[in-house]
Amino acid sequence: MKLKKYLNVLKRTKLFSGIGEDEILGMLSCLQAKKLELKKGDYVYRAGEHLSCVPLLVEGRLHIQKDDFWGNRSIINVIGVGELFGESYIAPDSGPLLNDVVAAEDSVVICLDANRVITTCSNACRFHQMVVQNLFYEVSERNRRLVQKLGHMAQRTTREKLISYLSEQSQKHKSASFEIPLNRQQLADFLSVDRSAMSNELCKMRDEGLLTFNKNSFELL
Amino acid sequence: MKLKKYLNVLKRTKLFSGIGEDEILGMLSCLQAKKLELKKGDYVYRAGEHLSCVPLLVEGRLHIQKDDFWGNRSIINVIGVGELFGESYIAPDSGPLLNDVVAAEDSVVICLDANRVITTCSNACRFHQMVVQNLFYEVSERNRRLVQKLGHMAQRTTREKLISYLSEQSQKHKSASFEIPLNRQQLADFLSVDRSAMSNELCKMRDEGLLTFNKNSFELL
DNA sequence: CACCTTTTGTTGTAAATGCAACAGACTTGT
DNA sequence: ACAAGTCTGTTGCATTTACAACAAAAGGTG
Repeated sequence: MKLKKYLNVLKRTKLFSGIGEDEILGMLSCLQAKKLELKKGDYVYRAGEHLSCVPLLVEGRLHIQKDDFWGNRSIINVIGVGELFGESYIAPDSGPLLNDVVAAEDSVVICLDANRVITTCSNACRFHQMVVQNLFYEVSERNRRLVQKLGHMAQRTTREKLISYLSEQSQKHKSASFEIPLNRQQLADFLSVDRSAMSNELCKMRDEGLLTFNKNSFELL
Repeated sequence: MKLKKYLNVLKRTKLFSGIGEDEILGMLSCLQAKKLELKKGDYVYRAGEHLSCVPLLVEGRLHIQKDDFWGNRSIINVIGVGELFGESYIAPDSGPLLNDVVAAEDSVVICLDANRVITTCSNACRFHQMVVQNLFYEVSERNRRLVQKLGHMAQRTTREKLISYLSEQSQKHKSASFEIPLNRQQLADFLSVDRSAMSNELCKMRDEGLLTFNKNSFELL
């Protein structure tokens, strides 16, 4: 396998937390890991497909997004290195994917066989059970993050949405200055507002001394 | 225990799916089940608390909601009979609750000890492992529903939000006519719009022949 | 029935938003 | 260095929304 080069990433993921390098390599073959390489802009999956594997991002960045009939785009979620995505579609009656998954940069994904992940196997994988628990924790965390995003979206004005989102980012980075993984258009799609109106509001907030920014770098004051 | 009267509900829950009545009763004591009775309007939990149990609703209806500094209310989610809530807070590093949980009607909740739920015990609970898997499936489903709600919230206009929500309800009930579990104010809080503006829009849509409604009953045309 | 409370619908106005169009800054590739 | 393309900020305008205040309808209680 050519997955060894990602071992450094894998051992830091939530999924394999508490599991040693050697065991991870063993589990990768037990879970029938397959590598998927993607160029920026490639679709990893499209809405309507059925997932039979659990994908894990080991390089790059992905967007979970949806385009409606009129071409309006919503970015539901941003997936970073080490994160799973599509874990919620392992359940047998979960139906097809509701959203597209697109590579926001050149990316590498490792796919694990869905059935083998949830079915604790009888052979040597001593740590399989731990993986199942980690998986549960990861779905739980995504759950909490989705609720947090709902918190942003529930804000009525563009300004409130921005403050809500930037506050969260600041907390996440434990610093008043931080970089966000989205450009203006993407941030607008993420918060479900008009880009120009948002740009306008950002500048107003800067002029009022609430924050400063430069490209993707922000600082709250 | 006085939990026998809820056995009919419990055996239909996702959590205990595939598990017989006798086993359920056994597990309830193994999981240190405790009953919690609530009057309409009571707070089950408040944002900031730490959960040490997994609550399961067996009677009534709950709202997961949040009031901001200015008194604006957002209803994040509606919990019906048989559903878990707060499952995402079992994980050890999950921090405090972000939202309030309030009884929308007189309700009864059964609390299961969080540690005992995820730690498959050594004694007689043969079905414990199955419960862990069911738990995972249930969090997954909630996850997918949250994404669906994000889909409603991402709509730009009140009308689009209404159509998005009502379409989902129609699909869920597999019928063009159905009842929703929210009154006007609650629906507005759920979709994060102004009640009067929403009321207005609903009437316009009715006048245009898109739908009819009477109190909580809707029919799409 | 009369009274009170809750829920729902209606209207007007100020404010915020979406949209379109454009200009300047910055990138990228040749 | 140039051209083409992308990203960001700016402006004006029509539409939509939030907010407040009120009217009408429905429900509950003595």
